[in-house]
Amino acid sequence: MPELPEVETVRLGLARLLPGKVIASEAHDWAKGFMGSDEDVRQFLIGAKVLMVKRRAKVLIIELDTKYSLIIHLKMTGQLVYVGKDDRFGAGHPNDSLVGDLPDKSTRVTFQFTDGSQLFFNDQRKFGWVRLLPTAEVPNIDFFKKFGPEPLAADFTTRQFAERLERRKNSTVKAALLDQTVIAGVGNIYADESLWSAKIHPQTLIKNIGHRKLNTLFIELRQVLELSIAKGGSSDKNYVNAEGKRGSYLSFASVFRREGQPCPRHPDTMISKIRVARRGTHICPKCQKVSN
DNA sequence: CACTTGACCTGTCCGC
DNA sequence: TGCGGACAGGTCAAGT
Repeated sequence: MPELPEVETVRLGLARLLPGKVIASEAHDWAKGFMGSDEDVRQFLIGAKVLMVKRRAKVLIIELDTKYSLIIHLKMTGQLVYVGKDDRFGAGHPNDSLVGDLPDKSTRVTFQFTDGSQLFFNDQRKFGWVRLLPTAEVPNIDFFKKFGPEPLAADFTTRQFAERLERRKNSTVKAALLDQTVIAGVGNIYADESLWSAKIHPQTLIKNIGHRKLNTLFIELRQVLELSIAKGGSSDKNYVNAEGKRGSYLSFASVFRREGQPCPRHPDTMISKIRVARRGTHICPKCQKVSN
């Protein structure tokens, strides 16, 4: 479930840890999880130096000095964990990591750096992937071209947000928020949280939401995403940052995974869990009413 | 074109 | 205790 704030948290960690490191070797146990020919690996990955780490939507980009990049999607249970030469993980270790010794049984790809440090791509459910591509081709990948704007970009306006959502007038607002071609980076957690904040029922069709409400949704969405980045993201089950540590946003969440608990606005009303856009969806029945 | 559904996976939890 | 089935949710391909 890494969404924008989780991927951004990983990026911040890797951007501090990786630049300047030189890749000594790469190994993967699962062909679908690593896309890149042996030839490209030999020529453009082994011996390459990390320049910088970027993010677009929920995708990480590790730029190398060979004009190639590693593109990484964590999907639902992916982790990218850095282990320094003398780092020890697991309970009782001073770094308080959530992950144990690595590699473990969920490790799909291992990168060794020449200084003895390592980067592990773990993915319990094998939905995620790593791809080695020429840096110049990255923006031309199909899904990169289709991504909508970054919700936190300074030049992304309320008006643009409303216009893009309105292209999906017959969709439920939740489905539209989850559509990466409308806006990039929102997943189930932040869709539910921002809709609660804006007092909009997730089932409401876009065409039945006025401009004012869409403006409110935009403002609340940005606030929710920013707060989560500040808290290091949401750790429900698998998510950890580049150092193997959890994020704390879920303890600040209003509705996500809080079914049966009181709504922060209405202590007499319990959060309920319904299904919208085929996803588990959390709402306060009192402040979020459908108006279709 | 707009929108919905199935498939990809594994671990966990629930009811029998 | 074991076992089948539902569920978790990001995204693409295929279907309506």
